[in-house]
Amino acid sequence: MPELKRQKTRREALEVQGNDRSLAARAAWLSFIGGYTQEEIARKLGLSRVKINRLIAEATEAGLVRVFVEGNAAECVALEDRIAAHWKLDFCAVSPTVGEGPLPLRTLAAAGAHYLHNVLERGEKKLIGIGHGRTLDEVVKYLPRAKRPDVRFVSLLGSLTRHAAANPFDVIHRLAEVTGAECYFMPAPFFADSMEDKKVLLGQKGLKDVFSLARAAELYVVGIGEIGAHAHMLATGMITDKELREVKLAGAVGEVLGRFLDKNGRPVHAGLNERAVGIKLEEIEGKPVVAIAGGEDKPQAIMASLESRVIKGLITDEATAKTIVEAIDAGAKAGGLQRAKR
Amino acid sequence: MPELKRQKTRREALEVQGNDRSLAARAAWLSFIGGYTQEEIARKLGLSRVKINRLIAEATEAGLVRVFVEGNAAECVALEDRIAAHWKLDFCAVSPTVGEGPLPLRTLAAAGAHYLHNVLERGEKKLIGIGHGRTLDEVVKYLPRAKRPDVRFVSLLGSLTRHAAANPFDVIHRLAEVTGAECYFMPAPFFADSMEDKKVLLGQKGLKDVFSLARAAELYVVGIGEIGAHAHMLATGMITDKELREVKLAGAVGEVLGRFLDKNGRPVHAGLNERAVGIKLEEIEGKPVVAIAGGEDKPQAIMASLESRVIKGLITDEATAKTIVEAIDAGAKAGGLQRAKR
DNA sequence: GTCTTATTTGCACATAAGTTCGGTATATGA
DNA sequence: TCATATACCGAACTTATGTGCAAATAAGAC
Repeated sequence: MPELKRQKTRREALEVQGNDRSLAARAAWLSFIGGYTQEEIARKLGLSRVKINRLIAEATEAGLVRVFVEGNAAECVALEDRIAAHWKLDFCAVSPTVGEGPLPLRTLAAAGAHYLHNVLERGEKKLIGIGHGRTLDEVVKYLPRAKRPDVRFVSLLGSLTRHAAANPFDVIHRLAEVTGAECYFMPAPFFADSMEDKKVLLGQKGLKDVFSLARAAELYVVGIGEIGAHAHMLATGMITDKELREVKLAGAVGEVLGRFLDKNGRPVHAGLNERAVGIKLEEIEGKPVVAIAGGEDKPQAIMASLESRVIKGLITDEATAKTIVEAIDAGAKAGGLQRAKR
Repeated sequence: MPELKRQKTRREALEVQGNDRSLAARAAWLSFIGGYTQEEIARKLGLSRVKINRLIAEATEAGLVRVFVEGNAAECVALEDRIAAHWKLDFCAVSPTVGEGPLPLRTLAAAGAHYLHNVLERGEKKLIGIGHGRTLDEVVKYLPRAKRPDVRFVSLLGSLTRHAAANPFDVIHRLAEVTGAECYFMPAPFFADSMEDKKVLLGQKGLKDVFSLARAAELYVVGIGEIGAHAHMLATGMITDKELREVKLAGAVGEVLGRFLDKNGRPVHAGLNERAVGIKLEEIEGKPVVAIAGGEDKPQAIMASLESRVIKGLITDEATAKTIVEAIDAGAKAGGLQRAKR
């Protein structure tokens, strides 16, 4: 009886704005929430069934429809438990992987948006710090529109590339749009060109204010970066090849809030780390920090950031979680059996 | 073979409770977020398609699946649904409010014109009865010019003030102009001065003909009047201050087709009600009657007229609809509390 | 143990959704 | 003006989803 559909439709983009869009929303509402069949909707709106079908496809294509599934599969819960126990996390959420390739963005976005939506719904956190990254960007895209004028978001790091171009994965603007909340961003590059530059930047009144706001946040939501070939900071020109090699050489395996960490979760010694413009990990240690990350390239980086003990909650996908748990097991075995075998 | 079977069933029996729901969640996730067909999921999980279908149904039934539809239209549709369900209307159309003050004429006019245009386009209704009022007047102004020589419109009430001056919000003339349709109006005042006058008027051949035409209409489009300080009947001198006070005293909260109704939708006992020259509500009960009304002052009047059960369709604006739905909720709550008392 | 009752299962069919394709309306430009 | 490109539309078809029903299985009852 209650019918719902998934969004598999192949419909070309470039939909007309305005009236069409609202008709599409109307049709989608009647279909998904109202539970009417497309034929009923067609009759109701005086259009053909095919037209309704296309309108609904358009609406889902345009991202007007958000679906959340509560409750987790048993396997996922098992993974959650293992990970949460191993790093003493406050919580860990593993969402089923749906085989969408190396970067399970959709699953992560759905899971992350679900979490964030719940946080906002609950209304306990009034000031929330936000990191950067492709995944977070996707999370916000998936977040249902709901006005939250009483919540404030604050960016935790610089928002610009060093050439003052906007960082394409700066999340805060989209958040402002979606939630109607007040949003503070850092008018500074992600990495300063030099320590001197950084000092000058940090001396700015405006930036200082945002920093103190960032320190006061009640919840931090961050992404985790990896430093392999697909590192998005490299792809977006935020750092150079040379800089990446440098931190790698220093032992880095992952990045959180612009700080590169070694496999024990300690910031590596490298110029880049010093030049990052953003809140320091030490400053938020002990506060609720939730990371959203996943994908084939991420396990190492995720484990490193968990080792840092700064992160208190993790949202990831099943495949990544599985890899991580296997790594835990391998580690335990090696430690316990003293590599007796193999 | 029997061995295997038994083992399987035993395991199932042991794990049914937890497993079932999480399986359902997983199936639902794969369907809604992953976008797989039920058949693909079945293959993936090694179950029959029907089983998957039932798991997903179970998950949605259990409220594990939550769907959000964005867009202004979505909220409007939600309101439509509530109102239509509460009064068992054939339809309800809520048009987005764009903050144009206490009387959202533009939005109402656009919505109403859209509806009327559709009706005409469809060409099913050949004889349409029309009420009066500022809103209807505006609706007709918005109506696209399209010749409809095969449609006839008939006014449902007197067109003149009692001094034989033309009623400024008589809609029928403008309709004639716009559609090129044949239009019949009632050459009589809105309210007769006395019952004797009314009898004389009703005895006129011309008026009788229009009345029988009005009774034969296949669709009625009416406005809803309120009786507060802004009542347009007062403003246009159609009724006197004294008369208004009289019907108010009798419990009236709104007016439809010249009949003043109490909050239960019943005509109040007052001389004015008897002296109205126009079709009676009883005469059109059960036929398609559509009301177009909205604005800050109208919710009470609208609810009263819906209570009368005469109106089968409502076109209103978002703000008004919201107020009405809140009133429904408040009523339900009061009822619920009462029930809880037992 | 046997019989009864309740529940679950999957088949086959009924209904609904999604897609293709060819025709039609509309716009564009020579 | 006509020819061409383009978007749009809906009938007909394909695929997917939902359901009635009967057989199979489990759970009780005695």
